Amino acid sequence: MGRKTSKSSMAILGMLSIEPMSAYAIGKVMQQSTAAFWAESDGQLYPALKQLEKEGLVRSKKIAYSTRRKKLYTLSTKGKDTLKKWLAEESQKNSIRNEFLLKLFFGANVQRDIIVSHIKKFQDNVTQQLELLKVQEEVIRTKDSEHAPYWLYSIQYGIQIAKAKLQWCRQVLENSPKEVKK
Amino acid sequence: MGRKTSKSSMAILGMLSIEPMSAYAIGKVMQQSTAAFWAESDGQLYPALKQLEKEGLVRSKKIAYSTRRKKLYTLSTKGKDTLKKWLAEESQKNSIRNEFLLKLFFGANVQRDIIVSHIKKFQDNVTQQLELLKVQEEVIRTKDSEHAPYWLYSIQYGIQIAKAKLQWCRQVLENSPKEVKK
DNA sequence: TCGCACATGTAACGCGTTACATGATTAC
DNA sequence: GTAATCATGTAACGCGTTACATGTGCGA
Repeated sequence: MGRKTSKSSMAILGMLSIEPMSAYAIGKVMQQSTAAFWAESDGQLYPALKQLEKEGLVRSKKIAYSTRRKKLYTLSTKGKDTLKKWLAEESQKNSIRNEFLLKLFFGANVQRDIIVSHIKKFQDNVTQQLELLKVQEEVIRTKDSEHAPYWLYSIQYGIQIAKAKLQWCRQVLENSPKEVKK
Repeated sequence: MGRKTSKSSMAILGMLSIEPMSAYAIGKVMQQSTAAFWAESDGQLYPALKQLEKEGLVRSKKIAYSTRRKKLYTLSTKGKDTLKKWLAEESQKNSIRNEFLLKLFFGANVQRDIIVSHIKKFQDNVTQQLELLKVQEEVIRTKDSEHAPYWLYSIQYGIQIAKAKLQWCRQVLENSPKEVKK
């Protein structure tokens, strides 16, 4: 027990609520859609699906598409109910560990340039992320799924946050002298 | 090995770079300052400090302050060097798992009210967080430490992000019909 | 005197990542 | 032919949380 309500399992059930998929496909879809806030590794995905099938939350069908073996998983009624129940529960807050902020917090121990370059690097990363999110947003806008509005919300969340990060970068870099030489 | 460069250890060394502290105090200070982006549990803190002492990165002194036993840890030169080296390294991105966003993403599976109430709850939490951060910001402003500017940056980061979250909440709740009864 | 904050530690457990292992198919 | 992608799975390891265990000192 415990497994039944584990978040990894719920994420998998959620993916299958979109459409039947193979384990591999679930991983791929996650990478392309929820990567910014959720991801599962192979070592998690395959055993979890097996377990979920044992518990009757998903069903699998072996499919030989062009001789390549493939297991297509489908959400069972019980699985859908479990997912719904979990979705209705309040989210417990996630313990976040942000290495970048930790380094920033202890910045007084090193030369300012070092921290400034970290921030610039961070700025670059976020800028890239934001571009990606904007593309994803446009893609979702073309989709006519019941899921689409919720997907949009989560993307817009990411965009909003990314913009705030960039604003913060600008503020901090502004009030920081550029390249002080001694 | 591996432990020497573990992030938990670096967080502890960082705390000791502020001033010598007991394990218990490190935990307390983290709760009051870095809680938003970093925390360590007891089961991590005490063994890690022991290990760090074995490696010569910290030194301890037993102090009997009013008969109550207490171990005061101090950063060694080697420890400070290790910290500095780590601070100069680029941060690897943290794998974030955000349960709230995951539920939002799969929101189409349940009634809209459920998701709306999740968002409202989230909004309340962030509002509280923001208030706390503002208080912390004022406290830091009164401090005259070399650390203060960096502490301010990290707080301001939190504030910026919190505001963005609230903005997003408002946007999403606005375009959502209030309490549709069928 | 009772409960809370101070104070230190250990053990078990669960979760998640990484690396390993295998093999087919497709595009170049 | 060879590299990339599709596809599934296992095993070992490390990290982190939770619960357990113990005890002091202070304020109401």
